[in-house]
Amino acid sequence: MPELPEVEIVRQSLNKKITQKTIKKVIVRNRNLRIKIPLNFKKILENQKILNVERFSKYLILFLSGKNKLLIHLGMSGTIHLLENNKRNFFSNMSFYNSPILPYKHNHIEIFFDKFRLVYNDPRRFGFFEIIKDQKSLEKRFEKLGPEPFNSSFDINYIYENLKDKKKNIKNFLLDQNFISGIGNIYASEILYMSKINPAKEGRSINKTECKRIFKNSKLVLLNAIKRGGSSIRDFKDVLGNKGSFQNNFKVYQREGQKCKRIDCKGLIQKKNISNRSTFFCSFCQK
DNA sequence: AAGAGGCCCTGATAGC
DNA sequence: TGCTATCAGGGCCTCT
Repeated sequence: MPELPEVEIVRQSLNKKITQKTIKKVIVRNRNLRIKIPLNFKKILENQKILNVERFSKYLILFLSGKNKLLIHLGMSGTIHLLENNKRNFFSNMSFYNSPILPYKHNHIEIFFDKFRLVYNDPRRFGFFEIIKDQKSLEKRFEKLGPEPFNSSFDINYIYENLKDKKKNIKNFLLDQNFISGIGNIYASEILYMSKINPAKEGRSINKTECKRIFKNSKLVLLNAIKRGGSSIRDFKDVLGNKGSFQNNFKVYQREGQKCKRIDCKGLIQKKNISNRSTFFCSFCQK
């Protein structure tokens, strides 16, 4: 589900609801997420106040009143849902994998506040919760990640210098979190369409003009997606149940066989596997 | 050392 | 109806 825009939407709605709230109780139903939940997890979190909810790339960062920070990654199928404490966990409006018949399925972690609780649901368990000890460890945790498209160190020169002698295709570059962080499989296709670059094109054959388009469009596409509440291609919603609408603005993603949206282009959108991930593009206007 | 591929896991859907 | 195969928004590890 979540790339940078979706995580940002979750961050915004979560931040509004839980800032300055104190954690009263934590329930861990399944410790076996991508990273195993440590035994002292509850103890660390209980009685902590949430100071702020931030985000880097696809990671949520909950700043706690002690020095600890809680890092949350949603993986492929993780969702966060806020539920009033007097309500049962009936199928959540956030969890597209959740069956209405099995209300508690995959609700691995619950964090209780006074009047409501945060429910973490994740069928595939590729997501994780991680306790980070202090600010220094947080910086260390992210040190290998590349800049976000909005970061000032992500400029045309940075792109060009990284691509110039590489055989790796540009689609894989955009998915490489150590080069640029926050872009996932949907937005990689969308950014390359906007930039008129074929996703299979090798890094070394991308010129400065094309770097400039990547620079511009990676910001533009992500910002537009955030503006529209993210992409709800299955059933993504924010923590209060509001759907995003950027899926209605997809130019290529999941549009195989349909007409290219560029005026005067007669191309049809193609689907191609690149490193086992489906990739959508127009072979007419993406060169 | 760069880059491709496998793997972690469950569920929805398509095809027979 | 029921089986199997394929695919899904991520990221880490291993192998060449």
